[in-house]
Amino acid sequence: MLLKLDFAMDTPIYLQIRNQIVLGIANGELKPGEKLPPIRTLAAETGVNTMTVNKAYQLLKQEGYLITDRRLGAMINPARVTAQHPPLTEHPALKLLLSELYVDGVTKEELLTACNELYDTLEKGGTL
Amino acid sequence: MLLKLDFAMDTPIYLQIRNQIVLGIANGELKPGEKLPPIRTLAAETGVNTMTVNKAYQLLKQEGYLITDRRLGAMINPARVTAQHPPLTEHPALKLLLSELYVDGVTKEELLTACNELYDTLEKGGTL
Amino acid sequence: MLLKLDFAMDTPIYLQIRNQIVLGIANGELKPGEKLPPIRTLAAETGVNTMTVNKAYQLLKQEGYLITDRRLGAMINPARVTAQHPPLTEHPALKLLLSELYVDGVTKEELLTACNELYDTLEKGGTL
Amino acid sequence: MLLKLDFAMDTPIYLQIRNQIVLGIANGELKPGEKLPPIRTLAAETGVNTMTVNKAYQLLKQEGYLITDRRLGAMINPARVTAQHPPLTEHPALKLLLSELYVDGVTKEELLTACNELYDTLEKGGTL
DNA sequence: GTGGTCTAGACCACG
DNA sequence: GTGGTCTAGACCACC
Repeated sequence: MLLKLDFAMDTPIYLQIRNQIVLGIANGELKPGEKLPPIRTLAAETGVNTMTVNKAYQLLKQEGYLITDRRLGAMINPARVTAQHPPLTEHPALKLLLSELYVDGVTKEELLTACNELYDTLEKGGTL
Repeated sequence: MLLKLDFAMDTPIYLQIRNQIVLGIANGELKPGEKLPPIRTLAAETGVNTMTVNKAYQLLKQEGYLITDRRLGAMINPARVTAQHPPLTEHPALKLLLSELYVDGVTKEELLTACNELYDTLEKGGTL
Repeated sequence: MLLKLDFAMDTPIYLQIRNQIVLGIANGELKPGEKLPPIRTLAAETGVNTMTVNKAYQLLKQEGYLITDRRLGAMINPARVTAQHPPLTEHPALKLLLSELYVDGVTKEELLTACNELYDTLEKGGTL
Repeated sequence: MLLKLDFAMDTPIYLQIRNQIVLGIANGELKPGEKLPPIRTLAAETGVNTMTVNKAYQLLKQEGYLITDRRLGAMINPARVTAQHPPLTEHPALKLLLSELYVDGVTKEELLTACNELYDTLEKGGTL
């Protein structure tokens, strides 16, 4: 699992780390129960401060993606409680994203095809 | 077009304004060529600094959603050049969002159904 | 609202800050909607780092005691959703505390009297 | 006496052990004079480092809950000197806990009822 | 002026 | 060796 950070992007570094780990979990690169590198190691590898990595880990922990076993360090939560999601048609981020795509002229077919394809890739364990 | 802002949310106010206007355009509440309220008016109505509204308008203009005329003020761009979008399967926000939903246990069927429904609503001019 | 911190205590400083603010809310010294000092100010007054105060505020925000209005800074949450509390008889901290008191020979009468008195003080707006 | 430890909790393991033993004493599961398992045994059973169990035992000994005999190992203190407690209305943990409950909307009646019930359970030797 | 983010260190609690 | 806490700065986004 190699992280690629863009220090020029407006997305904060800790969020970039968080996002890439979520992506890693989704595409199977990071398996439930798998150990994550210690914050110091990850910080050294990526050239960011330990506090920044720490913040990303805290966020992931709070979201339930990650647990920190006091003996072993950080690992992917092997028993994640799949959050009770309200109906997807009320998901704010989904609504906004679809609105943007719609105004941009993306057709329903294009969208559904893309979603289908992305989901298939995830289920096969492929990398997005 | 009524804006609902949450000053306690982590999303910056200017982005909340921008997002709601984009939503309004998508669901037809704001039609191409329609005039938007002057910055000062909108600022007074929402209890926000004029600089903040200005920032939202600037962003919308830069994204092509809006055009401004010195004499008439701001209006929805009647001739928006639908941005050349790269293949949707490479859309970063879509990839991240789908990954989150996937890890949360949302099935492909649920997702496709929701997208279908949301798109239909948009095409009928309904409000998301 | 004056904070008294003990740097020698084993309770982390950020938690001491958090605890005293919760106490202040309970005894009415801090009223819903009241503005809290900016982190810099509080940091300077108490002689701790801004990051430490920030951490306390973040925790309070996460617990719903506090909101940060993007325009005005931090304030006591005026519309706190009183957390759905499970039956008090299953409250881990209460169970542990009562067990300690019980083993220490505190009688039921002593306990109930003390609770009664403390609650009355809170309801009258007195300081614990 | 079975210990249930959660390595992902923020409470340190040695404290979890200490707390559960205190709970066991209070509800009568561990009787005065009863022998506790040797450190190594308990460590092996729970998958914890012996140092950790040792730390818990040391803490319990220091608090007077436990006594250790070189030949017999650790046992529940049969003659615990019930610590001189200052007036309960000055107990810091009680004050904080009650404040949290008060702000959470717990009524005096709910609290007193719960305390009553918990104490009765303890006196009957029931498990909390 | 506000909170949010980040750095380059350091020390401590825990295991 | 792990994460948790803290410091003394600094810069930035937002308002």
